[in-house]
Amino acid sequence: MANSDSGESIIARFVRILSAFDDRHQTMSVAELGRRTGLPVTTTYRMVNELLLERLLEREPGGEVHIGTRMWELVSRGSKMVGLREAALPFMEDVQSVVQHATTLGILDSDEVLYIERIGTHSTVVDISKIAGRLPLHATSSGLILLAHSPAAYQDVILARPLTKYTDTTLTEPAVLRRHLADIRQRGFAAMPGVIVPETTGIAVPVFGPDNTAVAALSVIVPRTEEHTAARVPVLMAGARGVSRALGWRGELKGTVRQSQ
Amino acid sequence: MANSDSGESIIARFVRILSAFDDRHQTMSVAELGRRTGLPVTTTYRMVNELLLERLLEREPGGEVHIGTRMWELVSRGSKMVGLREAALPFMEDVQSVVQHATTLGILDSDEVLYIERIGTHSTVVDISKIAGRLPLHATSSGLILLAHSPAAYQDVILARPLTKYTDTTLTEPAVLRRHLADIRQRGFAAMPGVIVPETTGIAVPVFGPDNTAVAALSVIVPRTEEHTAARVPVLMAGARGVSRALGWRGELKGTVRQSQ
DNA sequence: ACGGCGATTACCATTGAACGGGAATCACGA
DNA sequence: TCGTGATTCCCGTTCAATGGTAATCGCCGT
Repeated sequence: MANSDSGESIIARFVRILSAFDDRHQTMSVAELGRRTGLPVTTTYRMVNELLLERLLEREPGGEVHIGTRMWELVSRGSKMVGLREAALPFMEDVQSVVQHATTLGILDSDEVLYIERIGTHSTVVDISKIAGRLPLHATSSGLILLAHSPAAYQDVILARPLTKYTDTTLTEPAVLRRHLADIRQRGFAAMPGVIVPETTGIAVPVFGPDNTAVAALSVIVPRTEEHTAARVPVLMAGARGVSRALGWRGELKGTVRQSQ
Repeated sequence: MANSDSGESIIARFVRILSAFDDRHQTMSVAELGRRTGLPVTTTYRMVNELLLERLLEREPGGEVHIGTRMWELVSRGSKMVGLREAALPFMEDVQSVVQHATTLGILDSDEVLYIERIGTHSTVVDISKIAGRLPLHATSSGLILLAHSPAAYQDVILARPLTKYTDTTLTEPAVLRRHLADIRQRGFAAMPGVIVPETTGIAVPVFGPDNTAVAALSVIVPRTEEHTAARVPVLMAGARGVSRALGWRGELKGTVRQSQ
Protein backbone atom coordinates (compact mmCIF):
# COMPACT_ATOMS: atom_id res chain seq x y z
CA MET A 1 0.00 0.00 0.00
CA ALA A 2 2.86 2.34 0.47
CA ASN A 3 6.50 2.69 -0.07
CA SER A 4 7.44 1.91 3.47
CA ASP A 5 9.49 -1.08 4.44
CA SER A 6 6.79 -2.11 6.82
CA GLY A 7 4.25 -2.08 4.02
CA GLU A 8 2.05 0.48 5.70
CA SER A 9 0.01 3.01 3.82
CA ILE A 10 0.38 6.66 4.59
CA ILE A 11 -3.13 6.61 5.91
CA ALA A 12 -2.22 3.91 8.37
CA ARG A 13 0.70 5.98 9.53
CA PHE A 14 -1.50 8.98 9.83
CA VAL A 15 -3.76 7.01 12.11
CA ARG A 16 -0.75 5.94 14.13
CA ILE A 17 0.16 9.56 14.57
CA LEU A 18 -3.33 10.57 15.59
CA SER A 19 -3.48 7.66 18.00
CA ALA A 20 -0.37 8.87 19.71
CA PHE A 21 -2.40 11.74 21.09
CA ASP A 22 -4.80 11.06 23.90
CA ASP A 23 -6.19 12.91 26.87
CA ARG A 24 -2.99 12.30 28.75
CA HIS A 25 -0.72 13.33 25.90
CA GLN A 26 -2.42 16.07 23.97
CA THR A 27 0.82 17.75 23.04
CA MET A 28 4.35 16.45 22.56
CA SER A 29 7.60 17.06 20.74
CA VAL A 30 8.05 15.56 17.32
CA ALA A 31 10.80 13.32 18.63
CA GLU A 32 8.50 11.93 21.27
CA LEU A 33 5.81 11.48 18.70
CA GLY A 34 8.27 9.46 16.68
CA ARG A 35 9.01 7.29 19.67
CA ARG A 36 5.37 6.77 20.53
CA THR A 37 4.42 5.86 17.00
CA GLY A 38 7.51 3.77 16.36
CA LEU A 39 7.99 5.46 13.01
CA PRO A 40 11.50 6.17 11.69
CA VAL A 41 12.73 9.58 12.74
CA THR A 42 13.00 11.10 9.31
CA THR A 43 9.62 9.81 8.33
CA THR A 44 8.06 11.26 11.44
CA TYR A 45 9.46 14.70 10.75
CA ARG A 46 8.46 14.58 7.11
CA MET A 47 4.92 13.54 7.89
CA VAL A 48 4.52 16.03 10.70
CA ASN A 49 5.57 18.81 8.36
CA GLU A 50 3.07 17.73 5.77
CA LEU A 51 0.36 17.61 8.39
CA LEU A 52 1.35 21.03 9.67
CA LEU A 53 0.96 22.37 6.14
CA GLU A 54 -2.64 21.22 6.11
CA ARG A 55 -3.14 22.36 9.67
CA LEU A 56 -4.13 18.88 10.71
CA LEU A 57 -1.44 19.32 13.31
CA GLU A 58 -0.34 22.58 14.87
CA ARG A 59 2.96 23.68 16.28
CA GLU A 60 3.18 25.44 19.62
CA PRO A 61 5.58 28.25 20.37
CA GLY A 62 7.82 25.77 22.13
CA GLY A 63 7.98 23.56 19.07
CA GLU A 64 5.69 20.88 20.39
CA VAL A 65 2.82 19.75 18.24
CA HIS A 66 -0.80 18.94 18.90
CA ILE A 67 -3.86 18.02 16.92
CA GLY A 68 -4.90 20.95 14.80
CA THR A 69 -8.02 23.01 14.97
CA ARG A 70 -8.62 22.20 11.32
CA MET A 71 -8.77 18.54 12.16
CA TRP A 72 -11.41 19.09 14.81
CA GLU A 73 -13.34 21.39 12.54
CA LEU A 74 -13.46 19.08 9.55
CA VAL A 75 -14.52 16.14 11.61
CA SER A 76 -17.09 18.01 13.66
CA ARG A 77 -18.63 19.56 10.61
CA GLY A 78 -19.00 16.37 8.65
CA SER A 79 -19.61 13.80 11.34
CA LYS A 80 -22.96 12.50 12.44
CA MET A 81 -21.78 12.37 16.03
CA VAL A 82 -22.32 16.07 16.45
CA GLY A 83 -25.92 15.81 15.37
CA LEU A 84 -26.56 13.01 17.80
CA ARG A 85 -24.81 14.88 20.55
CA GLU A 86 -26.74 18.06 19.89
CA ALA A 87 -30.04 16.25 19.83
CA ALA A 88 -29.26 14.53 23.09
CA LEU A 89 -27.66 17.28 25.11
CA PRO A 90 -30.79 19.16 26.22
CA PHE A 91 -32.42 15.98 27.42
CA MET A 92 -29.24 14.85 29.10
CA GLU A 93 -29.28 18.08 31.02
CA ASP A 94 -32.83 17.46 32.14
CA VAL A 95 -31.87 14.03 33.35
CA GLN A 96 -28.73 15.29 34.98
CA SER A 97 -30.53 18.04 36.83
CA VAL A 98 -32.84 15.51 38.41
CA VAL A 99 -30.44 12.67 39.06
CA GLN A 100 -27.49 14.86 40.03
CA HIS A 101 -24.93 12.35 38.88
CA ALA A 102 -22.90 11.68 35.78
CA THR A 103 -25.07 11.24 32.72
CA THR A 104 -23.61 9.68 29.59
CA LEU A 105 -24.52 8.94 26.02
CA GLY A 106 -22.86 5.96 24.40
CA ILE A 107 -23.01 4.16 21.09
CA LEU A 108 -21.98 0.70 19.96
CA ASP A 109 -18.78 0.76 17.97
CA SER A 110 -16.25 -1.96 17.27
CA ASP A 111 -17.81 -4.23 19.86
CA GLU A 112 -17.45 -1.70 22.62
CA VAL A 113 -19.36 1.21 24.09
CA LEU A 114 -18.01 4.49 22.83
CA TYR A 115 -19.04 7.42 24.95
CA ILE A 116 -20.12 10.35 22.83
CA GLU A 117 -21.01 12.74 25.59
CA ARG A 118 -21.04 12.96 29.31
CA ILE A 119 -22.12 15.66 31.67
CA GLY A 120 -22.23 15.97 35.40
CA THR A 121 -19.79 16.15 38.23
CA HIS A 122 -16.40 14.75 37.70
CA SER A 123 -15.49 13.88 41.21
CA THR A 124 -18.40 12.75 43.36
CA VAL A 125 -18.34 9.21 42.05
CA VAL A 126 -15.56 6.99 40.86
CA ASP A 127 -16.39 6.58 37.24
CA ILE A 128 -14.26 5.85 34.30
CA SER A 129 -16.44 6.85 31.39
CA LYS A 130 -15.13 9.85 29.54
CA ILE A 131 -15.90 11.47 26.25
CA ALA A 132 -14.43 9.46 23.39
CA GLY A 133 -13.62 6.74 25.90
CA ARG A 134 -14.41 3.07 25.45
CA LEU A 135 -15.67 0.36 27.76
CA PRO A 136 -16.62 -3.26 27.14
CA LEU A 137 -20.19 -4.18 26.25
CA HIS A 138 -20.77 -6.87 28.83
CA ALA A 139 -19.59 -4.85 31.81
CA THR A 140 -21.55 -1.64 31.45
CA SER A 141 -25.23 -0.87 31.60
CA SER A 142 -24.94 1.07 28.35
CA GLY A 143 -23.23 -1.84 26.70
CA LEU A 144 -25.86 -4.28 27.83
CA ILE A 145 -28.63 -2.05 26.55
CA LEU A 146 -26.97 -1.78 23.17
CA LEU A 147 -26.29 -5.49 23.09
CA ALA A 148 -29.81 -6.34 24.14
CA HIS A 149 -31.15 -4.45 21.16
CA SER A 150 -28.70 -6.01 18.74
CA PRO A 151 -29.45 -8.89 16.36
CA ALA A 152 -29.18 -12.30 18.00
CA ALA A 153 -26.36 -13.26 15.69
CA TYR A 154 -24.29 -10.36 16.91
CA GLN A 155 -25.05 -11.18 20.54
CA ASP A 156 -23.81 -14.69 19.91
CA VAL A 157 -20.52 -13.41 18.56
CA ILE A 158 -19.95 -11.18 21.55
CA LEU A 159 -20.99 -13.74 24.14
CA ALA A 160 -18.77 -16.35 22.57
CA ARG A 161 -15.70 -14.31 23.34
CA PRO A 162 -13.76 -14.42 26.58
CA LEU A 163 -15.41 -11.89 28.86
CA THR A 164 -13.31 -10.15 31.47
CA LYS A 165 -14.60 -10.34 35.04
CA TYR A 166 -13.89 -6.92 36.51
CA THR A 167 -15.68 -7.37 39.80
CA ASP A 168 -17.60 -10.21 41.34
CA THR A 169 -20.87 -8.83 40.06
CA THR A 170 -19.62 -8.73 36.46
CA LEU A 171 -21.55 -11.30 34.47
CA THR A 172 -19.43 -13.46 32.25
CA GLU A 173 -21.51 -16.58 31.80
CA PRO A 174 -23.03 -16.53 28.29
CA ALA A 175 -26.19 -18.28 29.43
CA VAL A 176 -26.74 -15.90 32.32
CA LEU A 177 -25.99 -12.91 30.16
CA ARG A 178 -28.40 -14.10 27.53
CA ARG A 179 -31.16 -14.28 30.08
CA HIS A 180 -30.28 -10.84 31.32
CA LEU A 181 -30.38 -9.45 27.81
CA ALA A 182 -33.85 -10.83 27.32
CA ASP A 183 -34.88 -9.22 30.58
CA ILE A 184 -33.34 -5.92 29.66
CA ARG A 185 -34.95 -5.93 26.28
CA GLN A 186 -38.32 -6.58 27.77
CA ARG A 187 -38.14 -4.15 30.66
CA GLY A 188 -36.52 -1.47 28.57
CA PHE A 189 -33.65 -0.66 30.88
CA ALA A 190 -30.46 -2.13 32.26
CA ALA A 191 -29.36 -1.63 35.85
CA MET A 192 -25.99 -3.07 36.68
CA PRO A 193 -24.52 -2.62 40.13
CA GLY A 194 -20.75 -2.50 40.24
CA VAL A 195 -20.06 -4.51 37.13
CA ILE A 196 -16.90 -2.62 36.35
CA VAL A 197 -16.30 -0.49 39.43
CA PRO A 198 -17.68 -1.91 42.67
CA GLU A 199 -18.83 1.41 44.09
CA THR A 200 -21.13 2.50 41.30
CA THR A 201 -24.29 1.42 39.59
CA GLY A 202 -25.08 2.16 35.99
CA ILE A 203 -28.62 2.52 34.74
CA ALA A 204 -29.16 2.73 31.02
CA VAL A 205 -32.00 2.95 28.52
CA PRO A 206 -32.03 2.83 24.72
CA VAL A 207 -32.33 5.74 22.31
CA PHE A 208 -34.00 4.91 19.03
CA GLY A 209 -33.44 6.29 15.56
CA PRO A 210 -35.95 6.91 12.79
CA ASP A 211 -35.63 3.33 11.58
CA ASN A 212 -36.50 2.14 15.05
CA THR A 213 -33.07 0.72 15.78
CA ALA A 214 -31.31 1.49 19.02
CA VAL A 215 -28.68 4.02 18.04
CA ALA A 216 -27.43 4.93 21.48
CA ALA A 217 -27.72 4.32 25.19
CA LEU A 218 -28.53 7.02 27.69
CA SER A 219 -27.28 6.24 31.15
CA VAL A 220 -26.60 7.58 34.60
CA ILE A 221 -23.90 6.46 36.98
CA VAL A 222 -24.83 6.68 40.63
CA PRO A 223 -23.15 5.59 43.85
CA ARG A 224 -24.23 2.12 44.75
CA THR A 225 -25.39 3.30 48.13
CA GLU A 226 -28.14 5.40 46.63
CA GLU A 227 -29.39 3.60 43.59
CA HIS A 228 -33.13 4.31 43.67
CA THR A 229 -33.30 2.44 40.41
CA ALA A 230 -37.06 2.29 40.30
CA ALA A 231 -37.33 6.03 40.69
CA ARG A 232 -34.66 6.83 38.19
CA VAL A 233 -35.63 4.66 35.30
CA PRO A 234 -38.69 6.73 34.38
CA VAL A 235 -36.61 9.90 34.24
CA LEU A 236 -34.10 8.24 31.99
CA MET A 237 -36.81 6.80 29.79
CA ALA A 238 -38.49 10.13 29.37
CA GLY A 239 -35.17 11.64 28.41
CA ALA A 240 -34.38 8.88 25.97
CA ARG A 241 -37.76 9.24 24.31
CA GLY A 242 -37.10 12.92 23.93
CA VAL A 243 -33.80 12.24 22.27
CA SER A 244 -35.32 9.59 20.05
CA ARG A 245 -38.01 11.94 18.91
CA ALA A 246 -35.47 14.66 18.23
CA LEU A 247 -33.73 12.16 15.99
CA GLY A 248 -36.89 11.56 14.00
CA TRP A 249 -38.13 8.48 15.80
CA ARG A 250 -41.85 7.94 15.62
CA GLY A 251 -42.52 4.28 16.28
CA GLU A 252 -43.16 2.31 19.39
CA LEU A 253 -41.94 -1.17 18.65
CA LYS A 254 -38.62 -2.33 19.94
CA GLY A 255 -35.92 -2.43 17.33
CA THR A 256 -32.44 -3.73 16.90
CA VAL A 257 -29.15 -1.96 17.11
CA ARG A 258 -27.77 -0.50 13.97
CA GLN A 259 -24.34 -1.98 13.56
CA SER A 260 -21.38 0.15 12.78
CA GLN A 261 -18.82 -2.39 11.67
CA MET B 1 4.72 15.91 -2.62
CA ALA B 2 3.02 12.92 -4.06
CA ASN B 3 2.83 10.90 -7.13
CA SER B 4 -0.21 12.65 -8.47
CA ASP B 5 -0.23 14.67 -11.64
CA SER B 6 -1.53 17.61 -9.72
CA GLY B 7 1.41 17.42 -7.37
CA GLU B 8 -0.77 16.98 -4.31
CA SER B 9 0.24 14.96 -1.31
CA ILE B 10 -1.98 12.20 -0.08
CA ILE B 11 -2.59 14.24 3.01
CA ALA B 12 -3.86 17.13 0.92
CA ARG B 13 -6.22 14.78 -0.84
CA PHE B 14 -7.33 13.38 2.43
CA VAL B 15 -8.23 16.86 3.54
CA ARG B 16 -10.11 17.39 0.30
CA ILE B 17 -12.11 14.30 1.03
CA LEU B 18 -12.87 15.33 4.58
CA SER B 19 -13.86 18.78 3.39
CA ALA B 20 -16.37 17.28 1.02
CA PHE B 21 -18.44 16.36 4.06
CA ASP B 22 -20.33 19.09 5.84
CA ASP B 23 -23.52 19.43 7.79
CA ARG B 24 -25.50 19.44 4.59
CA HIS B 25 -23.69 16.47 3.08
CA GLN B 26 -22.78 14.12 5.87
CA THR B 27 -23.14 11.06 3.70
CA MET B 28 -22.74 10.48 -0.03
CA SER B 29 -21.88 7.89 -2.63
CA VAL B 30 -18.26 7.46 -3.57
CA ALA B 31 -19.00 8.72 -7.05
CA GLU B 32 -20.45 11.89 -5.67
CA LEU B 33 -17.50 12.23 -3.35
CA GLY B 34 -15.30 12.01 -6.40
CA ARG B 35 -17.23 14.75 -8.08
CA ARG B 36 -17.21 17.01 -5.07
CA THR B 37 -13.50 16.59 -4.50
CA GLY B 38 -12.58 16.76 -8.16
CA LEU B 39 -10.33 13.74 -7.77
CA PRO B 40 -10.02 11.18 -10.59
CA VAL B 41 -12.53 8.38 -10.25
CA THR B 42 -10.08 5.57 -9.74
CA THR B 43 -8.13 7.57 -7.22
CA THR B 44 -11.25 8.35 -5.27
CA TYR B 45 -12.21 4.72 -5.01
CA ARG B 46 -8.71 3.67 -4.06
CA MET B 47 -8.45 6.28 -1.36
CA VAL B 48 -11.90 5.62 -0.01
CA ASN B 49 -11.07 1.96 0.33
CA GLU B 50 -7.91 2.73 2.20
CA LEU B 51 -9.79 5.05 4.51
CA LEU B 52 -12.47 2.44 5.04
CA LEU B 53 -9.77 0.01 6.08
CA GLU B 54 -8.68 2.36 8.84
CA ARG B 55 -12.28 3.17 9.67
CA LEU B 56 -11.65 6.84 9.03
CA LEU B 57 -14.63 6.52 6.71
CA GLU B 58 -17.52 4.12 7.08
CA ARG B 59 -19.75 2.49 4.54
CA GLU B 60 -23.51 2.43 5.01
CA PRO B 61 -25.71 -0.49 4.02
CA GLY B 62 -26.66 1.37 0.86
CA GLY B 63 -23.03 1.78 -0.12
CA GLU B 64 -22.77 5.44 0.73
CA VAL B 65 -19.92 6.58 2.91
CA HIS B 66 -19.61 8.97 5.79
CA ILE B 67 -16.96 10.10 8.23
CA GLY B 68 -16.06 7.23 10.48
CA THR B 69 -16.54 6.89 14.18
CA ARG B 70 -12.84 6.22 14.49
CA MET B 71 -12.09 9.59 13.03
CA TRP B 72 -14.28 11.34 15.56
CA GLU B 73 -12.86 9.27 18.36
CA LEU B 74 -9.23 9.91 17.59
CA VAL B 75 -9.73 13.61 17.21
CA SER B 76 -11.93 14.00 20.26
CA ARG B 77 -9.56 12.05 22.42
CA GLY B 78 -6.47 13.95 21.45
CA SER B 79 -7.75 17.43 20.79
CA LYS B 80 -7.69 20.30 23.22
CA MET B 81 -11.07 21.47 21.97
CA VAL B 82 -12.85 18.88 24.03
CA GLY B 83 -11.21 20.07 27.20
CA LEU B 84 -12.19 23.64 26.51
CA ARG B 85 -15.70 22.58 25.65
CA GLU B 86 -16.07 20.48 28.76
CA ALA B 87 -14.79 23.26 30.95
CA ALA B 88 -17.17 25.73 29.40
CA LEU B 89 -20.34 23.71 29.08
CA PRO B 90 -21.61 23.91 32.68
CA PHE B 91 -21.17 27.66 32.73
CA MET B 92 -22.74 28.01 29.33
CA GLU B 93 -25.75 26.21 30.69
CA ASP B 94 -25.96 28.61 33.57
CA VAL B 95 -25.86 31.54 31.19
CA GLN B 96 -28.31 29.93 28.86
CA SER B 97 -30.78 29.20 31.60
CA VAL B 98 -30.88 32.85 32.53
CA VAL B 99 -30.71 34.45 29.12
CA GLN B 100 -32.89 31.91 27.38
CA HIS B 101 -31.27 32.43 24.01
CA ALA B 102 -28.51 30.86 22.00
CA THR B 103 -25.23 30.79 23.89
CA THR B 104 -22.00 30.16 22.00
CA LEU B 105 -18.33 29.59 22.63
CA GLY B 106 -15.93 30.66 19.90
CA ILE B 107 -12.20 30.77 19.37
CA LEU B 108 -9.99 32.69 17.00
CA ASP B 109 -8.70 30.50 14.22
CA SER B 110 -7.39 31.40 10.78
CA ASP B 111 -8.59 34.97 11.10
CA GLU B 112 -12.15 33.94 11.78
CA VAL B 113 -14.32 32.98 14.71
CA LEU B 114 -14.69 29.24 14.96
CA TYR B 115 -17.62 28.17 17.08
CA ILE B 116 -16.68 25.33 19.39
CA GLU B 117 -19.98 24.93 21.12
CA ARG B 118 -23.45 26.35 21.11
CA ILE B 119 -26.48 25.58 23.17
CA GLY B 120 -29.98 26.95 23.25
CA THR B 121 -32.99 27.01 21.06
CA HIS B 122 -32.48 26.55 17.39
CA SER B 123 -35.46 28.39 16.09
CA THR B 124 -36.49 31.39 18.16
CA VAL B 125 -33.93 33.67 16.63
CA VAL B 126 -32.39 33.87 13.22
CA ASP B 127 -28.84 32.99 13.90
CA ILE B 128 -26.21 31.48 11.78
CA SER B 129 -23.63 30.33 14.27
CA LYS B 130 -23.34 26.60 14.44
CA ILE B 131 -20.90 24.18 15.94
CA ALA B 132 -17.74 24.01 13.84
CA GLY B 133 -19.05 26.95 11.86
CA ARG B 134 -17.07 30.05 11.00
CA LEU B 135 -17.89 33.73 10.88
CA PRO B 136 -15.75 36.81 10.20
CA LEU B 137 -14.04 38.60 13.04
CA HIS B 138 -15.23 42.10 12.34
CA ALA B 139 -18.90 41.26 12.05
CA THR B 140 -19.54 39.28 15.21
CA SER B 141 -19.40 40.21 18.85
CA SER B 142 -17.27 37.14 19.54
CA GLY B 143 -14.90 38.12 16.79
CA LEU B 144 -14.54 41.64 18.09
CA ILE B 145 -13.84 40.41 21.58
CA LEU B 146 -11.14 38.09 20.32
CA LEU B 147 -9.71 40.78 18.11
CA ALA B 148 -9.77 43.34 20.89
CA HIS B 149 -7.62 41.07 23.00
CA SER B 150 -5.19 40.34 20.19
CA PRO B 151 -1.80 41.96 19.70
CA ALA B 152 -1.98 45.32 17.94
CA ALA B 153 0.07 43.99 15.05
CA TYR B 154 -2.52 41.34 14.40
CA GLN B 155 -5.37 43.83 14.61
CA ASP B 156 -3.61 45.91 12.00
CA VAL B 157 -3.40 42.98 9.64
CA ILE B 158 -7.08 42.21 9.97
CA LEU B 159 -8.26 45.79 9.74
CA ALA B 160 -6.15 46.34 6.64
CA ARG B 161 -8.12 43.77 4.74
CA PRO B 162 -11.31 44.46 2.83
CA LEU B 163 -14.13 44.02 5.33
CA THR B 164 -17.50 42.87 4.10
CA LYS B 165 -20.46 45.05 5.05
CA TYR B 166 -23.24 42.60 5.85
CA THR B 167 -25.78 45.08 7.15
CA ASP B 168 -25.76 48.82 7.59
CA THR B 169 -24.64 48.47 11.17
CA THR B 170 -21.60 46.40 10.24
CA LEU B 171 -18.49 48.38 10.95
CA THR B 172 -15.96 48.37 8.16
CA GLU B 173 -13.99 51.55 8.72
CA PRO B 174 -10.61 50.63 10.23
CA ALA B 175 -10.47 53.81 12.27
CA VAL B 176 -13.94 53.32 13.70
CA LEU B 177 -13.26 49.68 14.41
CA ARG B 178 -10.04 50.51 16.13
CA ARG B 179 -11.84 52.86 18.47
CA HIS B 180 -14.45 50.21 19.14
CA LEU B 181 -11.80 47.65 19.93
CA ALA B 182 -10.28 49.97 22.50
CA ASP B 183 -13.69 50.44 24.02
CA ILE B 184 -14.39 46.75 24.07
CA ARG B 185 -11.09 45.98 25.64
CA GLN B 186 -11.66 48.49 28.33
CA ARG B 187 -15.26 47.67 29.14
CA GLY B 188 -14.69 43.97 28.89
CA PHE B 189 -17.53 43.14 26.56
CA ALA B 190 -18.70 43.62 23.00
CA ALA B 191 -22.32 44.29 22.10
CA MET B 192 -23.03 44.45 18.42
CA PRO B 193 -26.56 44.93 17.16
CA GLY B 194 -27.31 43.38 13.80
CA VAL B 195 -23.81 43.41 12.42
CA ILE B 196 -24.33 40.28 10.42
CA VAL B 197 -28.06 39.60 10.68
CA PRO B 198 -30.22 42.68 11.21
CA GLU B 199 -32.62 41.05 13.64
CA THR B 200 -30.17 39.92 16.27
CA THR B 201 -27.70 41.34 18.72
CA GLY B 202 -24.62 39.53 19.88
CA ILE B 203 -23.06 40.15 23.25
CA ALA B 204 -19.67 38.62 23.98
CA VAL B 205 -17.07 38.54 26.72
CA PRO B 206 -13.58 37.03 26.82
CA VAL B 207 -12.50 33.77 28.42
CA PHE B 208 -8.94 33.72 29.70
CA GLY B 209 -6.45 30.89 29.90
CA PRO B 210 -3.80 30.22 32.52
CA ASP B 211 -1.33 32.48 30.73
CA ASN B 212 -3.85 35.28 30.88
CA THR B 213 -4.49 35.36 27.15
CA ALA B 214 -8.01 35.41 25.78
CA VAL B 215 -8.51 31.89 24.55
CA ALA B 216 -12.19 32.10 23.68
CA ALA B 217 -15.26 34.30 23.55
CA LEU B 218 -18.46 33.49 25.36
CA SER B 219 -21.48 35.07 23.78
CA VAL B 220 -25.24 35.17 23.63
CA ILE B 221 -27.38 35.99 20.64
CA VAL B 222 -30.65 37.72 21.43
CA PRO B 223 -33.39 39.29 19.33
CA ARG B 224 -32.66 42.92 18.77
CA THR B 225 -36.02 43.84 20.23
CA GLU B 226 -35.06 42.62 23.65
CA GLU B 227 -31.41 43.31 24.11
CA HIS B 228 -31.17 44.27 27.78
CA THR B 229 -27.49 44.50 27.24
CA ALA B 230 -26.74 46.06 30.57
CA ALA B 231 -28.53 43.32 32.43
CA ARG B 232 -26.97 40.53 30.43
CA VAL B 233 -23.34 41.48 30.49
CA PRO B 234 -22.87 40.64 34.19
CA VAL B 235 -24.30 37.16 33.67
CA LEU B 236 -21.98 36.55 30.77
CA MET B 237 -19.00 37.88 32.67
CA ALA B 238 -19.70 35.68 35.64
CA GLY B 239 -19.93 32.70 33.32
CA ALA B 240 -16.75 33.59 31.50
CA ARG B 241 -14.87 33.96 34.76
CA GLY B 242 -16.09 30.55 35.77
CA VAL B 243 -14.82 29.06 32.55
CA SER B 244 -11.53 30.88 32.86
CA ARG B 245 -11.02 29.58 36.34
CA ALA B 246 -11.89 26.06 35.24
CA LEU B 247 -9.12 26.43 32.68
CA GLY B 248 -6.61 27.34 35.34
CA TRP B 249 -6.80 31.08 35.07
CA ARG B 250 -5.85 32.98 38.20
CA GLY B 251 -4.89 36.47 37.18
CA GLU B 252 -6.85 39.64 36.82
CA LEU B 253 -5.06 41.69 34.21
CA LYS B 254 -6.29 41.82 30.69
CA GLY B 255 -4.32 39.70 28.31
CA THR B 256 -3.90 39.16 24.62
CA VAL B 257 -5.30 36.50 22.38
CA ARG B 258 -3.27 33.43 21.85
CA GLN B 259 -2.81 33.09 18.13
CA SER B 260 -3.31 29.83 16.40
CA GLN B 261 -1.55 30.22 13.07
C1' DA C 1 33.82 28.58 27.28
C1' DC C 2 33.61 23.97 26.44
C1' DG C 3 31.51 19.53 25.78
C1' DG C 4 27.86 16.36 25.54
C1' DC C 5 23.31 14.98 24.40
C1' DG C 6 18.92 15.13 22.37
C1' DA C 7 16.08 17.39 19.06
C1' DT C 8 15.76 18.95 14.53
C1' DT C 9 17.06 19.69 9.80
C1' DA C 10 19.50 18.60 5.40
C1' DC C 11 20.97 15.47 1.94
C1' DC C 12 20.29 11.76 -1.40
C1' DA C 13 20.14 7.22 -3.83
C1' DT C 14 16.68 3.71 -4.24
C1' DT C 15 12.22 1.75 -5.33
C1' DG C 16 7.70 0.17 -5.14
C1' DA C 17 3.28 2.50 -3.91
C1' DA C 18 0.45 5.49 -5.93
C1' DC C 19 -1.43 6.94 -10.13
C1' DG C 20 -5.14 7.16 -13.55
C1' DG C 21 -6.77 5.87 -18.11
C1' DG C 22 -9.55 2.39 -19.96
C1' DA C 23 -12.61 -1.44 -19.98
C1' DA C 24 -15.50 -4.78 -17.71
C1' DT C 25 -19.11 -5.51 -14.45
C1' DC C 26 -22.92 -4.56 -11.55
C1' DA C 27 -27.40 -2.25 -10.17
C1' DC C 28 -31.43 -0.37 -11.12
C1' DG C 29 -35.10 1.96 -13.37
C1' DA C 30 -37.44 2.82 -17.80
C1' DT D 1 -34.74 -5.45 -23.00
C1' DC D 2 -31.82 -1.44 -22.96
C1' DG D 3 -29.32 2.42 -20.97
C1' DT D 4 -27.24 5.13 -17.51
C1' DG D 5 -24.45 5.56 -13.74
C1' DA D 6 -21.90 3.51 -9.97
C1' DT D 7 -18.31 0.44 -8.94
C1' DT D 8 -14.59 -2.72 -9.63
C1' DC D 9 -10.66 -4.70 -12.22
C1' DC D 10 -6.50 -4.37 -14.85
C1' DC D 11 -1.91 -2.66 -15.75
C1' DG D 12 2.17 -0.04 -17.45
C1' DT D 13 4.39 4.21 -15.94
C1' DT D 14 6.73 7.16 -12.74
C1' DC D 15 8.08 10.07 -9.19
C1' DA D 16 6.85 10.83 -4.21
C1' DA D 17 7.93 8.66 -0.34
C1' DT D 18 11.37 6.36 2.13
C1' DG D 19 14.93 6.10 5.68
C1' DG D 20 19.71 5.80 6.42
C1' DT D 21 23.60 8.97 7.43
C1' DA D 22 25.42 13.27 8.70
C1' DA D 23 25.29 18.07 9.80
C1' DT D 24 23.22 21.58 12.66
C1' DC D 25 20.84 23.60 16.37
C1' DG D 26 19.73 24.30 21.33
C1' DC D 27 20.07 23.57 25.94
C1' DC D 28 22.14 22.29 30.24
C1' DG D 29 25.79 21.27 33.38
C1' DT D 30 30.60 21.97 34.53
